[in-house]
Amino acid sequence: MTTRTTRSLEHPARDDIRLAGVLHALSDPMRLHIVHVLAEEAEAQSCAVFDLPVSKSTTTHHFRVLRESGVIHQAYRGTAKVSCLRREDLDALFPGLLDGVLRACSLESARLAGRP
Amino acid sequence: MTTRTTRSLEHPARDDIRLAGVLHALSDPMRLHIVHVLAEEAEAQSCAVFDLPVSKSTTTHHFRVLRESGVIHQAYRGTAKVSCLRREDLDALFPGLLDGVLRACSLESARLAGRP
DNA sequence: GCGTTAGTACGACGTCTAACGTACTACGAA
DNA sequence: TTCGTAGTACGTTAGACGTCGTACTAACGC
Repeated sequence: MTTRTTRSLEHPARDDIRLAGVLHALSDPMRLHIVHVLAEEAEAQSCAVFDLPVSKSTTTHHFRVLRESGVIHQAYRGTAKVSCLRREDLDALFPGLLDGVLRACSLESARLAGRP
Repeated sequence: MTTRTTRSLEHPARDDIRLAGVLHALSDPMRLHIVHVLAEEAEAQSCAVFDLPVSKSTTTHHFRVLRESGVIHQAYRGTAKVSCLRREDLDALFPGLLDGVLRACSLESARLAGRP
């Protein structure tokens, strides 16, 4: 009965990733946070570990935007769906961009925490 | 009769510039193009030199988004309004970010031109 | 003053977006 | 097989966005 352990998940090919799309995906604070956390973890993370202050359906939405823009890769693992950054693709297309954004993200967090 | 040569132009202070706002400003192809051109020019440029494929009012809109997010600085010079990147502020807040985006922008242009 | 040039303000329009709730499916465990 | 967990699909809502046109203002040069 078609036990598709791998339900299909659409990912853009490397050449279809667009800078404007990536920047748009990163321009939302919630998604920036997700990317920031993903960058610090070696393992692919389940969506559930983020505990975002929004509903489940909104969480799904944000992960989809990240995936469809080419920022993250997602795969089903059992009942969970795990996500990880597409570092290799992003670094090949836009060297230094992801690191620049992640560093900026860390610096801003520190700056805003220092001046509340 | 109040010949304010300097009509007031709102710019965010350095500390009010937000990463998400900057990324959002850069996530539009038209604005990315503007920033790309500004980065290659030493002099501040008038809005008119860009010759964007949109109406004057839309052009005004895009420059305003860039200014209000802290990406560019604008000033009146005679009848023109000249714009330049806020490199110093952006590099202080998010070192490497602007360069990363600009380089990514150049690389993508070259890549897309090669495969039409 | 008059016209030209450069940009603004405002209102309108259709589209996109972020958020929600509810109802559903897929997998693993009891 | 039944239940719980994790996430999807769908429909909706309110607001933001990109675009336009028209009417306006400010500075310059004649």
